[in-house]
Amino acid sequence: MPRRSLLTRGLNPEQVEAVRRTKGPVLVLAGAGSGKTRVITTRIAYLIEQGLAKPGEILALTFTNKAAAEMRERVAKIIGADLARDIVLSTFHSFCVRVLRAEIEHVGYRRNFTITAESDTRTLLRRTLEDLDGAGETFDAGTFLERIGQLKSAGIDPAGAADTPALPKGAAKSPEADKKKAATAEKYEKWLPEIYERYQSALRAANAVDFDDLLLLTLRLWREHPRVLGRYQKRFRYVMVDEYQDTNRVQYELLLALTGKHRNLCVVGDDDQSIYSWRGADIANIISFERDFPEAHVVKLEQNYRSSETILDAANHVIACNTVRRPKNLWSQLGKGRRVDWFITGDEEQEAAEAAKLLRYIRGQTGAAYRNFAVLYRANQQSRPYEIAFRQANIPYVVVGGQEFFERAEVKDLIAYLKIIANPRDEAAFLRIINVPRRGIGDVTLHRAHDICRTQSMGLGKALVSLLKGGDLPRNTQAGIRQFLGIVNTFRQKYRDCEGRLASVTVELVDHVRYRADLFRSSKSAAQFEARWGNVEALISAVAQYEEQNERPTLSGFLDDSALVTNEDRRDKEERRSEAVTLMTIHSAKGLEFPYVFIAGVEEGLLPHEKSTGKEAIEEERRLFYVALTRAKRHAVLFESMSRERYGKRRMTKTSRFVAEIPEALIRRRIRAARDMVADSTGESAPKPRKRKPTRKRR
DNA sequence: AGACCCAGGTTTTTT
DNA sequence: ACCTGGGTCT
Repeated sequence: MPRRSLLTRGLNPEQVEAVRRTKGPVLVLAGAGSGKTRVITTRIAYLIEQGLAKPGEILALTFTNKAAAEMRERVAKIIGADLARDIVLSTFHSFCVRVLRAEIEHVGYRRNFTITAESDTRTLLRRTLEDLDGAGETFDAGTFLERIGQLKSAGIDPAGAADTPALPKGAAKSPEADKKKAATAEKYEKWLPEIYERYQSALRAANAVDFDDLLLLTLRLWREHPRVLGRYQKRFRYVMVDEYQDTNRVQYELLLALTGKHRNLCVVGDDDQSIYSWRGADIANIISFERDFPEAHVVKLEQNYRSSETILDAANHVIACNTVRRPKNLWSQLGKGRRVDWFITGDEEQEAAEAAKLLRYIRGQTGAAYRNFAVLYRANQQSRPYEIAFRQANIPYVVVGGQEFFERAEVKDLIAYLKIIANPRDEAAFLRIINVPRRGIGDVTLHRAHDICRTQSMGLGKALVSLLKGGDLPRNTQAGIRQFLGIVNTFRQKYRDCEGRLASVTVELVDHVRYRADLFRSSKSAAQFEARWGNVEALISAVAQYEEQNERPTLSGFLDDSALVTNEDRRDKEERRSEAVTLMTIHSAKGLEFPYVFIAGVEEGLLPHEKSTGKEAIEEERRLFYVALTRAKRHAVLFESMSRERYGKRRMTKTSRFVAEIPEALIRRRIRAARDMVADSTGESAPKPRKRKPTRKRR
């Protein structure tokens, strides 16, 4: 009999049910804006309050650092920061890093393993492929990487890759292209298991793991070492998962293993918001939860606390067109509100200009702040015209996305230094900086070293030493190698002895390799140099920050953080609260809300995207549109251009099929194009621009 | 090592 | 249109 709890005050009956149903598997189907985060945080607090679990016995998994941080903050508000600190609340990946840092030796890696960034993974694979070029083949690394990623998120190893068919790709345009593609695809499929295998051994030899490995190795660890698994099972008596619709096969298996004993697994998600299948998310995990957990309780949260009835109604009608989903009916009590507006303009410049105009108008009418607006789009390239128009109209904006801090060349260089210091075997890191700054160690030397690695199976470092011994290297190359090895050894020692004072050693390292001078030399302008050096300084302060925030800072710890953290996480609160319109992809808008949402480019080819063909893919695109609509609290506005420039060519467009799925009574069509452009498309509810040359030429 | 040119390809990207 | 990677030339 649970003690009386005040925690559930203000929750609706379904939310209360979700909070109090603590035993056994629970699936909370949480529609958009239904107070999902509130339920999870309250549930955590409830478990602790009722004495069902100590904070350290609760594991709550999210997909983003941001979500994890937000959740911890909200739990802390309820139960206090001290208790909240001990809850294991993190992303799947960080959780696995934690496990692996302690246990990875069981599965044949060393404790000081490094995490290979996605971009480095490419380089690594390319090098792997080079060895195969002897077979007279040239391959594109990206293609393999994508397939290997898919296999890995499905939990398939190289051996299993041979009998796994490729996912069907979109149809090619012509029969010849079709045939050619098929031939290429066949070739790739033939080589896939071999290449996957080699890629995996290269990582292994480098004592490095990629993102997928974090999950995969944890699963393997648990499967092969039941006693280790037993410890985790015993410790985590309650497991909760946010955004469950985004879990992939491996994550699902991890959950299954971890909760195998007590089965206290509570997953929260919304199949209608599953938009990451291309990253391996398996919608089957949520669709058929009860098949895997027959004793599961299902709680549906259908009251929406975010959007007006009109917006919700429109969104409901759209999503109802999907066939693969769990039926639900979201409702709202927030009043009818405004109709969805649908603006049709001539081209993308007009579209953005119109958006700017409307934004100003709404601001004038309502006094809404800039941060109450978001422009959402399918593809990043769509931000351009909006940026230009907003700049012209003096509207402050921030573009979410773009190049990640840790992907900048100078940052990667220094990270590579740190990696090679932390993990001497990290070959990718090695190759990246062995000749940065220039030390006269060129391709020839590296290839020779690489050959030694392969024939005598030793690490690059050792291979270089043996090359030195051979004595037939150019003198400056010899000096370069000695110098490089010296730096690495010296700093390995320094980092070991620094007692957590990582930042100051890092400053010393940057000084020692004369990185600043090298940046200056290779920069094309003073401004570029300043920007790059600024990044270096930012990295150093990131080290300093890490050092401050951790009780036992280690180099590996910092590297883990930097591998798992995104730009968005680094952005501080100040910045996030900033008074500006947000421009971002629909994908990155998931979980957010804005009073005014502008959806750009509701056109065939863009939303749904032309690359998404087939029923399943179209349904995912529809979910994307649904996610976009349900971000809006008060007013959703669609923008469509009658012509759009793509890949350098201006083409006429067609209205997105999804627009017609919104009942006419809920939407208002507004033409904002030159009259001669729309002469043949007025009157009907769905305008179909004929094949005509746009009147307005691009400038 | 760096400059230069051509070919290919363009989605989304929690970690 | 634009960027990237790869190859070749200087």
